[in-house]
Amino acid sequence: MTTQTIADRRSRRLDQILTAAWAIATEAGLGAVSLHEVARRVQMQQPSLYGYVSSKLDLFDAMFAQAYEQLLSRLDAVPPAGNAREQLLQLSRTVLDFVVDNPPRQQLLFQRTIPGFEPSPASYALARRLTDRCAGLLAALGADTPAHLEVYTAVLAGLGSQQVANDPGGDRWTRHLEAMLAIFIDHFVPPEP
Amino acid sequence: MTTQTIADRRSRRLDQILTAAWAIATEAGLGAVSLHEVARRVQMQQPSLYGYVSSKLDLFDAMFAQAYEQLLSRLDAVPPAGNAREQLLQLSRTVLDFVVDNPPRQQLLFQRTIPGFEPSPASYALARRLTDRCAGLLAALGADTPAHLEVYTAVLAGLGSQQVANDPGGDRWTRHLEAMLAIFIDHFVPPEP
DNA sequence: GTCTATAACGAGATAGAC
DNA sequence: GTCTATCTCGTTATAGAC
Repeated sequence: MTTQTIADRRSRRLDQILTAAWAIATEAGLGAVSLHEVARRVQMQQPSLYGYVSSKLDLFDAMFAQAYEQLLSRLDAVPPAGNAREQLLQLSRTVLDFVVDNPPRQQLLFQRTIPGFEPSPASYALARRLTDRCAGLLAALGADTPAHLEVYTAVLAGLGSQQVANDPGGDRWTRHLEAMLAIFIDHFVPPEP
Repeated sequence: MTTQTIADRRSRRLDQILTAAWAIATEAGLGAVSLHEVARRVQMQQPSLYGYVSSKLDLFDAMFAQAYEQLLSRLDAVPPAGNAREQLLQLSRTVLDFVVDNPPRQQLLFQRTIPGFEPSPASYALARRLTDRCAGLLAALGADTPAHLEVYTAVLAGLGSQQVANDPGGDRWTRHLEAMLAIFIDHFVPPEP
């Protein structure tokens, strides 16, 4: 069947489009992404993009989904090592590095800053997979309430947000991850017997 | 002299312009603010705005400065009560409420998300006044290193960011402010003699 | 200080040929 | 699936009259 290779071509094209979109976001900000500029970079005419995305917000949704897929596969790349506490630390570091390394990711995945954008159910399911993973590790530590998850995500979001906004490229905030998680665990998590 | 009233008229006009800009941001997001829409709302022609702001980024700078002035005056409205710890708590609550009450404020004041925008020196000085105030209270608690300030701001930014992104209008994150500050102080601040 | 007029450009989206 | 052509609308910004 040629269907396979046709689907492959299609998906490679879509990949090019998403790569171009992320490049624009990296260079000029997420708000600077436009279909015209994306088309220019992938050497297509702008209307041709509508064969791959149905609107600009749909493009953002595809970017959202792709980023979560990348992040999740990055989490799966390293086999879980150590106890729940060490796994939570490693997961947190991976997520934090992921968004700080590329501020538009922080903006698209964790902040609601694009007028009109809301992830589709399919994309939101990917976001849930990350949340569930965090919740699972927290539960293994005995931190199994919504409040625990909220505080934990606030710590991660706070470090990422401040790092990106006030010291891009540096580590003035990310360096505090371990200390803050340790404090969080010590205070909120019941000691193991 | 009529100079006084002329300056007053001017400043009232500018106030109308900023009010309209904030209204747009509140309704449709900071990225949706345009000079045309502002002009429509204040019943002026769009080119006339250039008598008050010199560019769109200059408008954002004026919004930035105005918001910081409002926040600082809100902090001054209530006389400092209690010890440094209680004052820090009150200040934090005021700041957090201020940005959560109006998400574009969070975006403009504490996140770097508008392509090309950077506060002018004068506006940045206002931001510094807030930082200095926090640093002063932290120092009074014995938390006088940059690291202390970084962790403190991460806590505040994290709660605000998550609240605005995931539960606008609610309190799923802001309700944890007191608990998180207490933990922060207990862990980072040397106990008083 | 405010207006009209307009430049110069860009955006998102659709129609229809090939 | 990709193109050309085009619609429609928007934007920031400037020139110059009043």
